[in-house]
Amino acid sequence: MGLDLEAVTGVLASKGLKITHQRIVVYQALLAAKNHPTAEQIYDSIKSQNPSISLATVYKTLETLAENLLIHKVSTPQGTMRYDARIDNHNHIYISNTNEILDYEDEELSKILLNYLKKKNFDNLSITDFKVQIKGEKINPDKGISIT
Amino acid sequence: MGLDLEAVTGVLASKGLKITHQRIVVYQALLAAKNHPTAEQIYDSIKSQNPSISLATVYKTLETLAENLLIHKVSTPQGTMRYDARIDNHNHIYISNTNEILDYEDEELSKILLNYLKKKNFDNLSITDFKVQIKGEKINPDKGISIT
DNA sequence: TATCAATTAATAATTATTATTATTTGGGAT
DNA sequence: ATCCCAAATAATAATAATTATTAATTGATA
Repeated sequence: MGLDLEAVTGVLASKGLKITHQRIVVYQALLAAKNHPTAEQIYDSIKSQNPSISLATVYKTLETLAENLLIHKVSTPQGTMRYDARIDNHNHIYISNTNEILDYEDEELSKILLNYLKKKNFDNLSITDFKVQIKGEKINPDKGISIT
Repeated sequence: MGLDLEAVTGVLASKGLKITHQRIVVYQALLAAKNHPTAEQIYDSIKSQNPSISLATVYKTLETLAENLLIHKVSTPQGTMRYDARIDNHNHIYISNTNEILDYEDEELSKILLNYLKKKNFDNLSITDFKVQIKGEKINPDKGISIT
């Protein structure tokens, strides 16, 4: 994770977006974040270095990036929106007792689902995205989750 | 869908909840609803017959019902909360161009996922729920979706 | 039927997000 | 390099969704 300035400007340019300091900073902050942050968390993370960037601009910038498919919006069981710089197809694990959202990616799972959905024929529906939402809680909130 | 008064009072009692007119009305309204309504939509649907029930009470009642696992809260890509009286395990299809949320249930899919998750061993995670979120749009917004 | 904790109505407050508007700016044209 | 202007931003107000407060009411137990 984390793209350098050149890479970020290149990505913005590839979408025809103007290269602005605000967009670079917000995008880099999200790329660097590990935790599917809220708009406010991104705002907090950048404001010491960029005190003139307003929260509304952070929202607007995230919206612009999402519209251009550079990032994803992630809705949560709490209803507040969080953001994700990962745009490859992956799933999320919602941890209720720590409020974390973890990425979960497994090629096997993706294949299984894709196969399943291909087999089914949804009439009058064009599927744009699908993912598995796993909800759970950490047994020990201070430790990570591993798959064995 | 739709439980009679006796059934609803029985369900509330089984959870140790006081039987109140408000709870009966809100619960029945949700049971009768087809569209994963918002709190406000439920409020609107009951207020002509029950003008004294306030929106805050609708929210509180829904929260109580959800805490007692009689209903589910459904978060949406828009961030607003919607409610679902179906509590059996099922999946949702989010239709972006009509803002509908459709239930999608398929035994085969449930089996596939359950098998998959059982095979995987998530360390330090207790899974409480999992579902597939399908996003898409209707080709013809005025027609339904069928599976062939 | 009296009691009292739980519930509700009415409303205020809060939180998350979006809109408004005046000002500024990136980047193409000159 | 400078001019120009649509697009972007800062500052702030407004809105939408939800939650909190508090006084009054009520369900259900004794």
